[in-house]
Amino acid sequence: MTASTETFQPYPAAEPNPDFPRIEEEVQRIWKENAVFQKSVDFRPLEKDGKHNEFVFYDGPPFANGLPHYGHLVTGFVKDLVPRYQTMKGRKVERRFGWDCHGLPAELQSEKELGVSGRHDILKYGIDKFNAHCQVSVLRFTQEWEYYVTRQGRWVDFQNDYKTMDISFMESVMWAFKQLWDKGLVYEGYRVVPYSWAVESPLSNFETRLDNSYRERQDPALTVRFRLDPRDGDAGALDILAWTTTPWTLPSNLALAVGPEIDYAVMRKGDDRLILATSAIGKYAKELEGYEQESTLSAEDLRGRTYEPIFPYFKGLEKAHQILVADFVTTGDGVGIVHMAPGFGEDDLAVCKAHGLPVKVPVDVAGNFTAEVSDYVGLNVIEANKPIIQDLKARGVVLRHETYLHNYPHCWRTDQPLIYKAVNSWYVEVSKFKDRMVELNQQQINWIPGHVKDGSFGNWLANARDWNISRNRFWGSPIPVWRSDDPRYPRIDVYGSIEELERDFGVKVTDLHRPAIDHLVRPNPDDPTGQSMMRRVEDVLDCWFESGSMPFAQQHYPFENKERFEAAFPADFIVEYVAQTRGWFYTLMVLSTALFDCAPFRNVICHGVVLDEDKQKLSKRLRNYPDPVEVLNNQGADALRWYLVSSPLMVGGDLAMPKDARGIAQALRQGVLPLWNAYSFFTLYANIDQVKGQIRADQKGLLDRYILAKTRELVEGIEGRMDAYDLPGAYAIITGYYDALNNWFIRRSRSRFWREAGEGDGQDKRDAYDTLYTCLVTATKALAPLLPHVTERIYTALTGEASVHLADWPDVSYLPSDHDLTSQIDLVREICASAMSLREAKKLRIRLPLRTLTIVHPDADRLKGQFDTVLGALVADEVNVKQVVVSSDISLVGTRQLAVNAAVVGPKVGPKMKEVMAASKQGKWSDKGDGTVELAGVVLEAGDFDIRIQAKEGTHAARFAGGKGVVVLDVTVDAELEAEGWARDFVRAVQSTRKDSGFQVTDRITITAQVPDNIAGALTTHAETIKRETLALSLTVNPAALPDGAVSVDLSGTSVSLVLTKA
RNA sequence: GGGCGCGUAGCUCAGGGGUUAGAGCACUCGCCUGAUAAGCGAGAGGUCGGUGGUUCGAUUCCACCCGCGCCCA
Repeated sequence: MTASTETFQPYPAAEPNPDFPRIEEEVQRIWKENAVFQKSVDFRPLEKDGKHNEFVFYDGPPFANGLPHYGHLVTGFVKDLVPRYQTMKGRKVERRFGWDCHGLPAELQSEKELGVSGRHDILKYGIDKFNAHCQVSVLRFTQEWEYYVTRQGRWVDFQNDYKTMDISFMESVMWAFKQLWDKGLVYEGYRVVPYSWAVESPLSNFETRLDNSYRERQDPALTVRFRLDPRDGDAGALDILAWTTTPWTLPSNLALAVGPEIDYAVMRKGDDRLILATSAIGKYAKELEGYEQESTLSAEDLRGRTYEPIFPYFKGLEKAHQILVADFVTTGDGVGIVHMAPGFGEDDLAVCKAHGLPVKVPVDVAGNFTAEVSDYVGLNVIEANKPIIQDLKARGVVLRHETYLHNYPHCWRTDQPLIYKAVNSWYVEVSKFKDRMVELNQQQINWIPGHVKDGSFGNWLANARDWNISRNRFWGSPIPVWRSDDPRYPRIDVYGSIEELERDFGVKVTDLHRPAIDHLVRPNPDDPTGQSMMRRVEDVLDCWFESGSMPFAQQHYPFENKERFEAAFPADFIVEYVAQTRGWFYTLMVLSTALFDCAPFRNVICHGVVLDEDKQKLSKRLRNYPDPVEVLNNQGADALRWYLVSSPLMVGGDLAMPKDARGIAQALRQGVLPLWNAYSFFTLYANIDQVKGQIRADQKGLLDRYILAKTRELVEGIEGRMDAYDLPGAYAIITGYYDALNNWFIRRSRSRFWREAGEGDGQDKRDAYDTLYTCLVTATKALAPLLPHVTERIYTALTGEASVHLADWPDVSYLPSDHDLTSQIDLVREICASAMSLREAKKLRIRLPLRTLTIVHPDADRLKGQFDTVLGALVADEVNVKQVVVSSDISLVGTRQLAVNAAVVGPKVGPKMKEVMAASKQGKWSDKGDGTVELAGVVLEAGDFDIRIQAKEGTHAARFAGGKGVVVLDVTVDAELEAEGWARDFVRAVQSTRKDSGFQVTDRITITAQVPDNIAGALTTHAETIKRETLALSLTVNPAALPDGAVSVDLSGTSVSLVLTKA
C-alpha cells in the first residue's frame, strides 16, 4: 500500500473477524453518550398533518423481585423491534418502563426476609414496618433489570418510569374503582372462591389459572354411608352413599344431592341396604360382592328425605341434612350422589342457598378448623384428612378408601394446594358486560396469531365470571370503601380521589398505603347518635387490578394528562406471552371496556414459551438453558434477537432451545455475518481506491440494476411484513437477499472493483461502488429494527451520520422496480446452477474451461439480444465456457412435453380432467399452431399449459426453470482447454499461497515454480494471464535451482513447488 | 369429559385442492475465492399421524380415530 492511501481512508477499516458482542457494547455506549434513544423519540412530532402522530405502545410492568429470564428477553426484543420500526416510519413512540410493585409476591418475599410468617405475625410486627420493607424490597432487582434490558439492545425510558406504588398511580386506580362503583359494576359478595390458606387470602379465578398452577396431586377419595332417617314403606334401614375427594369437608356436610335424571338402586345383602346410582354398581363390584339389587329409586323418591349427620357438629340445624335434587350431579366419578358442604363448594353453596339452608364455615383464615369442629380444632384441613378418615373407618361408615390422581390448583406463590371456601369479597361484575367485551374483541383487536381472537381469548371472554378483586392483605392499593361500623346506621362511602378524602376527613393525604389510609376514620353522618364511625374495609386490591389500570394510571389520568391520554388511547400495540390472555390482556380488556367502552389495544402479539430442548420448562435448578449473559457476550444481542424473533415463538408456538446455543450461533452466521462481509468487502476496496460511495440508481449495468431492484424488493418485503406484524416473515426474506448480494452481485462484480484506474472509462468501477454503497445503506436502514447493533455500526461507518435509528424508513421509489429484470437474472442464476450440476456429474472442475453451453428455452428469441450483449458473457464466465449458444429450437436438444396447468384447466373441464391428464402423460396431444393445443378432445389455450423439454437420451443436459428450458454442455476437452485449465489451477494456487503468506491484496510479487513438463507448457503459454491475475512482475518456470522457501501446492491432483517473494 | 393448538425429511419448521411437497440444521460428496471456510453447490433423506368421506384430483377441505401440548371441568 502506498503512503497516500494510508493517509486518506474514506471509511473506518472493517474488522475481517469482527467480535460482534464487543461491537454491540461500543454501539450501546455511543447510544448512551449521545442520548440517541431520547433523540429518536423527541425529533418525531406529536402531531403531523393535523393528526396525532403517536404510535402507542404499552409496556406490561414486570415484577422486579427476580431476575429476567428468556421469556422476558423474547418479549423485550419484540417490545423494542416494533417501536424502532414505527419510529423510522415517522411515528413518535414513547417507551416508559413500568414496575409492578404490589401484591403477594412482594409480601411473601418480605415475609421471608423479615422472618415473619402469616397475617398474625405481620400484624404483630406492624403493618407500617412491614409495608415499609416491601417498598424497598420490591425494587431490589431494578439494577439487574436495567442491565439486561440495556444489554439486549432494548430502548426503554427508565428515567420516567412508573411504579404501581406511586401515589399518582394509586390515585388513578382509586378513580377507576369509584367509576366502576358509580356504574354499579362493583359489589361485595359472599362466595366460594379459590382460597390460599398459605397466604391467608382468596385468589381471583384467573390467578389460579395463570401459568400452570394446576399440577397432579394424589388425594384420598372416600365413599361413605349416611343413614337415612326411617320412613314408612322402607324395607329396612337404608344407607345412602356419597363420594368425595375432600374428606375434610365432611364435618361441614349439610346436605346430599342427587341428579334428576339418574336412576338409583337399592342393593341388599342381609339387612344391609345401600343406595347408589345404578350405573355405578359396576365400579363397586368388589365392595358389593354378595349384594343383590332389591329395587330402584328415582331422584324424586329421594328428594327431601333426611338423614343422620355423619358428624355431630351441626346436628339439628334448621333444614340441614336432607337430600336435594341438583342438575350438576353426574355419574362420571363416584356414586351419583354428592355430599354438600355449602361453605366449601361453589355448586354446594348455590344449591343450599336456593333451598334455604344455612352456611357453615368452620375453618379459619389460615385453613385450620375452628372450635365448632371440636375434635379437630386447630388442625390444618389438608392434614385433617388423615384422622378424619381413620375415625370414619373406625365407625364403619367408609365403604371404600382409594387414592385419586387429579389435576388440582395450587397457590402460585407458595405451591400449597388451594381450598375452596366461602368468604366475603369485592367483585367486579364482569358477567354484566362480557358480551360487550366479546364484541369489542371482535371488532377492534388484531391478534397474532389469529386463532387466539376467537380461540383462547374469545372463549375466555365469552365465559367470563365476576372478578374477585379484594385481597385480605397489606401491601397493595386500598379498596377505597368506608363503611359504617354499626349496622343499625348503614352507610357506604366510596372515594375516587385524594381530594375527596381530604375533604371528608380533613387531613392532608400523602400516602394511600395501609396503615396510613386505615387511620382515616370519621363519624357516620347518617347516625344521629354520633356513636358509629366510618371505617375503611380492610382489604387491598388484587394487584392485577392495577396492571389493568396501567394505560391511564401511568398518566395519572384523569387528574393529569387528560388530553394526552385520550389522544393516545387505546394502544396501537402490545406484546406478552400467550398465558396473558388470562392475565394482563384480560384485565386491560375488563377495565377498558367497563371504563371507556373500548378495546384497550389494536394489535397484540402473544408469543409462546421458551423451553429446553426436551420441551421441559427452563429451570434455574437444572441449568437446562444457556446462560443469557453468556449468550449476549459470546454471540451477541443481534444474533439472539434474530434467533428468538424468527422462531415459532412469534406464531404462538413454543421454542425448544438447545442448551449449547447452537441455534444462536447459526443465527449469527446466517443473519449477521453476511451483511458484515458485504460491508467489509466494500470498505476494503473503497479505502484502497479512496472512493466514497454515492446514493444513486441511474446505473445502466444489468447486474447493478438487478441488485438495486432486489434491494427495493427487500425493503418492500420487510415493510409489508412488519405492517402485518409478521416478524418471522420479515426475517425470513433477508437471507435470500444476502445470497443475491454476496454470492451473486459482489462475486460477479469483484473484478470491477480491482480494475486498474486506467482500464476503461472508470465509470463501470464508479457504478460498482455506488451500487454496492446504495444497497448497503438502503438495506441497513430496512434491517435496523431487526438487527439494531450491526446495522448501526455499518450505517454510521458508511454515511457518517449519527444513527440509523434516527433515519427515516427508506423511500425506495427511486430504485428500479423491474420484475422482468430480476426474473431474467434469476433465470440466469438458474441456468448457471443447472450447468454447474452437469459439471458436477461429469467431475469437470470449474477451472477447466469447456467449449460450448447451449441454452434452449421457448423465450430464447426474446432474450437473445440480452444474451448476446451481457447475459451470455455472464453465463460463460460463471460456468467457464468459451461460447454460449441460445436457441428456442427445442428439436436441437430433445422433444416437447405438454404440462397441463391443472389448477386452471381442472375447474374448466371438470370430470373430463382425468382423460386430459392421462393424454398429457402419454404425450397424446397436438399443437394446433395458433398457440393452442388439443388433447382428449379439449382445446387448451395459452395459460392452460406449459411446454417443457425432454432432453434427448445420451446428451449432457439439465433442465431449468421448472423444465421449461434445457442446458446442454459440450464436455469434450482438448489440449488447448487442458492447458488453460492448468493455468487457472496455477493462478488459484498462487493466490491461495499469497494469502497464506500474509501478503496484502495489492502487493506485487515474483513467482518461481517447479512443475511437471506437461504443465510447464501450459504455464508458459498463459504466462501473461497468470502474471496479470496474480499481480506478478515475473514468472519463472522450472529454473535450474529453486530458491529457498518453496511450498508444495496441489494442482488438481498434481503436486508442484512454488516460491513467492514480495517484489 | 370439553375447548384451543399441533402432528409434513434424522432435527427445527414453512407450505398448501392440481402433475415433480419446500427451507435451515445435521449427513455424504464436491467446489469457488486478490471480502467471507462462521463461504458456495450437489446428493441422499417423505406412504405429509391413521381411517373413511367430498372431488375429475386430497398432504391440503370434512368426519371419526390415534398421539402430543396448553387451557378448562
